This record gives sequence, C-alpha cells and structure tokens, in this order.
Amino acid sequence: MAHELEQKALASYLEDHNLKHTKQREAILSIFLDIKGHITGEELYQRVREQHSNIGYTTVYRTMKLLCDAGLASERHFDDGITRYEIEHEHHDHLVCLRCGKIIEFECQKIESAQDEIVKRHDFQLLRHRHELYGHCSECQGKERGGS
Amino acid sequence: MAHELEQKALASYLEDHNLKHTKQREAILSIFLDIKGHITGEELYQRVREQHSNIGYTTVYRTMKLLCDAGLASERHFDDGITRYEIEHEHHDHLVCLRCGKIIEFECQKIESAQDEIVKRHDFQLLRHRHELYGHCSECQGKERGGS
DNA sequence: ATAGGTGCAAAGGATTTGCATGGAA
DNA sequence: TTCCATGCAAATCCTTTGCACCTAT
Repeated sequence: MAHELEQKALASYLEDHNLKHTKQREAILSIFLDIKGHITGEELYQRVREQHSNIGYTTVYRTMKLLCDAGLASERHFDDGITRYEIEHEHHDHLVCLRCGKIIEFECQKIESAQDEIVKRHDFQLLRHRHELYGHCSECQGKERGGS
Repeated sequence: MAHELEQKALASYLEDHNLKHTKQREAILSIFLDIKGHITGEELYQRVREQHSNIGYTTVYRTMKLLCDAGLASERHFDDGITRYEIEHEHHDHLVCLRCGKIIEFECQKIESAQDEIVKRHDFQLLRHRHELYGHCSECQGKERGGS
C-alpha cells in the first residue's frame, strides 16, 4: 500500500475516535498525498472522481476536514476565498502568484521573532498567524496576463 | 457638513468618472466614516438603516466598492470569510482576537524588510501582502469563551 | 432627455446539512 | 445489530446581478 505511514496514522486516528475506516477515506487520503502542492476541494474531487466515480463531493469535503483534525492535512485560505488543502508539515508561509496561481512556501525566523515582539507589546496570546505575499512570480513578470 | 474633506474627495471622484452624486452615497460615506474600526457589510447596512430605512443592502455593497475605488475605504478579509471595510490609511497589518473579535493594527519595519528579502530571493514582484496574527487579547485571556 | 443609480428579488459560488440508505464494527 | 458514513439534493451564507423604476445632470 502506498503512503503506508499516513494510512496507519489515519487508521489509528479513526480507531481512537470510534470512527470507521472506509474505502472512501483511504482513497481520498491516498490521492491527496499524491499531490505535492496546494489543492482546492474542487480539484481534489475531480482527481478522486477519475478513479472512484462513485465518491461524492460531500465525502471529499468531510474527509478533508477529518484529515485536518487528524493532523495529516491543513486548510489554507488565500485571497480568492477558495479553501485549499496541503499536506501538514512544519510551519511556513506563502508567496502567491496572482497571474499563474503558483504558490511558493517560505519561512523566516526574522519575521517570526518580530511577530513575537509585536504580540508581547500588545499583551496578546498568539495562536496562529497568516502571512501571504501576493505578486508576480519570475516567470509571469513579462506577461500581460497569465495562464497556468 | 461632517467629513467635509472626504465628501469633497468623493464628489470629485464622481465627477471625474462621470458618476452621479446621490444622497445614498453621501449618507453611506458619512456613516462609514463615523465608525472607527473595521466594519462588515452587514453591520454597516444596519447602521445605515437606522437613519435611512429606504437604503438597500445592494447599495451599501456597491457604494463600499465605489469608496474603495475612490481610495476612501479599503476591504479586508480575515479568517471568518466576511468582508470588512476600514478607512483607507497608511499600510499596516492586524492582530485579531479570536474571542471578542477585537482588531488591533500594527506596523513593523523589520517585517517589511524581511519580506523584501524573501521576495528578492524568489525573484518575485511583490504587489501586496496580508499578515494577520490570531490569538487572544489581554482582556480575553482569562475567559473560557468570549462575548462582545 | 439620458445616462447612471437604486432596490427588490433572484441568482451565484463554495461549502454544509438533512435524510434515507449503505456499510464497518 | 448498531451506529457511523455516504451521497444526493436542498439549504446556507455572503455577495452579486437582472431588471424595472427613479433621479442627477
């Protein structure tokens, strides 16, 4: 079985929470893990459909929510308002190309510590943040408009 | 007339663009300017209604879009997906309390310059960014759940 | 007179929910 | 057998649009 580690993680999460292990959940996890970048619910649904024409939209959404709870995926919201999912991994932020839609990850210790200062200054308890840089990627800078 | 400067700015924007100066636009601008913080379309609509029960939802939305184009307002999108408007002013970012909904503005030169570095490193052309810190404000840190 | 503006209701798009059926445990 | 999961359709939420009427210019 591909993605054995993650499938096991899912299985044990399901057991621990008295939830059921279904073909749909296994299939959606597997297809989701095959994708490297950030995928929308719609896109994921399409991919799932290619292999499992009987799986519904609803199940994809519900399963992604489940995978987020299980710590295998995380939700991202960029400016277009469409929810995207990515494989859960260490903290990072994003550069988003407004022409081709490319999403690049970055992390920056300088910013993190500057944030900590701000949070302290306002006596805030920081739970999470969101930091996105929007612009044109190197490939799109010459173009009038961008495709993908 | 209150907010004379802004009303004039609106008037000249309207003239320049062959648009019409209406009571609704004047009223919405005036009420919007009375609000200090960040307001949702819904809240603004309610406030407008208190004084002008004949103004519709649609007009509030359309007018806010107009005010944004005119540079008098700007739209903000936080994690709850609801559009908020604020008076247009120099660049800043936000701290958002997840309990009481309080929104605090901040600006940080350190972060700005760190961003510039990242953007250069990826050969990106930066157009705008979004940086939001979510957590609990000082007043809400003791509470189980928050009102307001 | 003539564009643009308004307000209602209806549409829109992404996501969620109700409900009867299906399938793990 | 029991309860959770599924899939469809309908509902939801915020926001936008169509359209007939209205009103600045």
